[in-house]
Amino acid sequence: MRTDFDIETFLQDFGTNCTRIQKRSYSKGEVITTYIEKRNQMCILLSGTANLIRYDFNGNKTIIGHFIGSDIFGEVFYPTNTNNELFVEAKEDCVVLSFIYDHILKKCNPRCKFHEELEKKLPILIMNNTIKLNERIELLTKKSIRDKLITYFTIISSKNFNKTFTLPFTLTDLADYLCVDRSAMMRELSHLKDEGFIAKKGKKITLLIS
Amino acid sequence: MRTDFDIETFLQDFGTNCTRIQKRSYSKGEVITTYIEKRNQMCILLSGTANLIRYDFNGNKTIIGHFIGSDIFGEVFYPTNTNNELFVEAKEDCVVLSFIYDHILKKCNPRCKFHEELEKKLPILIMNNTIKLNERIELLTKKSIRDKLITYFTIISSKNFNKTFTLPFTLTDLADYLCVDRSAMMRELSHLKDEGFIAKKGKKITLLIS
DNA sequence: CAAAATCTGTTGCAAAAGCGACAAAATTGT
DNA sequence: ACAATTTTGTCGCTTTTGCAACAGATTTTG
Repeated sequence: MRTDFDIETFLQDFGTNCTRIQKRSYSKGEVITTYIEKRNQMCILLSGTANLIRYDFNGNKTIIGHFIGSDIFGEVFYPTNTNNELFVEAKEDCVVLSFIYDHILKKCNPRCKFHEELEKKLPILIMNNTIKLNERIELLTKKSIRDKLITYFTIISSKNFNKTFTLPFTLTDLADYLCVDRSAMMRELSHLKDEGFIAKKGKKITLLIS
Repeated sequence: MRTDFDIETFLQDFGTNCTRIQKRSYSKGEVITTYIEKRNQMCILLSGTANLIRYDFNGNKTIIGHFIGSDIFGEVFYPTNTNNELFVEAKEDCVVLSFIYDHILKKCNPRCKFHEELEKKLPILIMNNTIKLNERIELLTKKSIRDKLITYFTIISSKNFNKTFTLPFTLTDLADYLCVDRSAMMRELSHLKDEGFIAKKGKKITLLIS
């Protein structure tokens, strides 16, 4: 179960007086960080939403990850063996904490309360991240577009405790997130609707199965 | 960078005298654990190799993960929202530590050295796991069989610091790991060979590009 | 070491997914 | 509020992938 972590309170108390950590706001559309350029960096998303993006040599876009409040990201977690640059793009206005991973243990001063707290909370954040990554893998290991859609809807539905939910993506972005062609995905969505597996009105979806 | 962790030494010193932890051997082919049945479990693979497997309703097999020494796995990391059971199968004889995740903090006795050490080492293990999961995602987000193969070869090659390497899978399993049809993958392998991207002799592959 | 089982490599055909392209709808920015 | 931009939904065509089948090679097991 994903453990909640009141990052706001955490920050209120400690976030501002540590010298090794940076807190910054980004506007919608801005690039928050890149992975080849910024080595060893770790970030915590305090508010807003952001996507981890890869563009292949054809300009084809893939949404590798989708981040919401208290999610962590950064090159430390994703040491790319390939030479493809990755971008974290703000989809809404964001507030982000960032620091060099090594500095977690090397405190700015031996009694920095922020560091102490971070060290204590980090395992929880990383654990939540692990669960999220495994969910992503569960999705991506599905072979057909149909299976990916149903798996994705099932995961969201079970997170919301509700068969009806609103997609956090445009359908265009959803296709990039599921790593499939948009028009092929639209076709499959129609089929799922026709065959009575889902109801759909814009981004509002209802799962009608299991 | 994946941080190495001398699990053998660790165990020699502490592994045997903690009451809340189980150490067991499994023979090749045995099921080490399942995820729906064993909730809240965490395992550490001490030796051998194992795969995390899912069979879909058609009996179609997917290798979701491949574990080697000092890898961690278990339901805590993979709370399945879908109702598909997952199996961890020993591919070689294995030795596995397993325990209930909650018990990490609830020590068997307040001075259990194993618990102390585990608590200290766990972040490293989880961090390595995170990196591994992200590598898996990098692979699975590639759309074509060709891209998956090249990405997979690139990752292995860069891990081995060598353009030539031996696959840790049979080609049949590799297809299940890349989530593609075996014969389609074989076809693509032939093309890659014909077009001079790779050289291949059985499971020995040489990357001839970048 | 011999029989059984599994894996490899290949092929022809079928199904699924990708690739434009385009008009209508919705959203965004000024 | 309205023009510009982005998104949605759909369709015909092409390419890629999946599927089934089979023979030969390799590996496993009693």
